[in-house]
Amino acid sequence: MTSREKNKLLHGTLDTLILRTLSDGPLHGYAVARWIEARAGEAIRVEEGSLYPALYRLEKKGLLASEWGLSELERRAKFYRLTRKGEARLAADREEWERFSSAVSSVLGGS
Amino acid sequence: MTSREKNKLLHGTLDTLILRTLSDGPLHGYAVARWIEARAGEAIRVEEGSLYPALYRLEKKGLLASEWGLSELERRAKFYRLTRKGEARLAADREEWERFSSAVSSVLGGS
DNA sequence: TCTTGGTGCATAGACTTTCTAGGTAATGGG
DNA sequence: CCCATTACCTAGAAAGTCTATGCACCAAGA
Repeated sequence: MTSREKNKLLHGTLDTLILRTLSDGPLHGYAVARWIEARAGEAIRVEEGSLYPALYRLEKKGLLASEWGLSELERRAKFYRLTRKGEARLAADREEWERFSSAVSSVLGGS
Repeated sequence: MTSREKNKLLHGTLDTLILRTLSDGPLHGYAVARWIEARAGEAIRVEEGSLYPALYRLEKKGLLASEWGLSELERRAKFYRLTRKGEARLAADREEWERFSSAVSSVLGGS
């Protein structure tokens, strides 16, 4: 009964959230998830099974570039940064989100 | 290259939009799609291949009930109405959308 | 010491939803 | 007579998320 997919609204949005997170500078994957959750405040859980495939996907598309390094705690971690293409995509995604979310809100509003 | 899925953001939202549309009173499926598109203004396309499966799904979950009748143009059409359960779901979905969309906006905002 | 929990990465498989691309049928206008 | 519109339906592909699991390391505490 309970849907297998907890956060179905996240569909298609996760990529954009990741791009935006990295627009402040490089971070490793795990930190990206923590950063998003901190700012989303309970409303969004970034599952690792969604996160890593998403990072891989974005890199494959040329929107991110990665490099191995060490985390703040001196552990092996893969750092991602936004490419030019990633920046452009983020800008486009932001506009699309704006258009879409206000469309949904205006449909839901009233009644 | 172009994603097969034009409106990936719609994921999980379509059901809610349908429920909301029917909260003003019964409509047949085709009209539901037109109503949503009219209010969304270009930002959302409701494809028939998404619409009808969604209606079927919602009815199977007991959120909608259907009945055959005649459209404004005197054609055979299936009219859907919200059940009690559907109303409750709509209320819950609205809150969830509110929480989610403001979370996303606050993550995207800044920088 | 042993165990627990946090950090950090990764992947397989299930599940859900959307889209494309067809199809049916009736009507009204050009 | 043809074609666009209305109105429904479905199969199959594509994409994304989740659960569950695994690995490895380290620190803290029982």
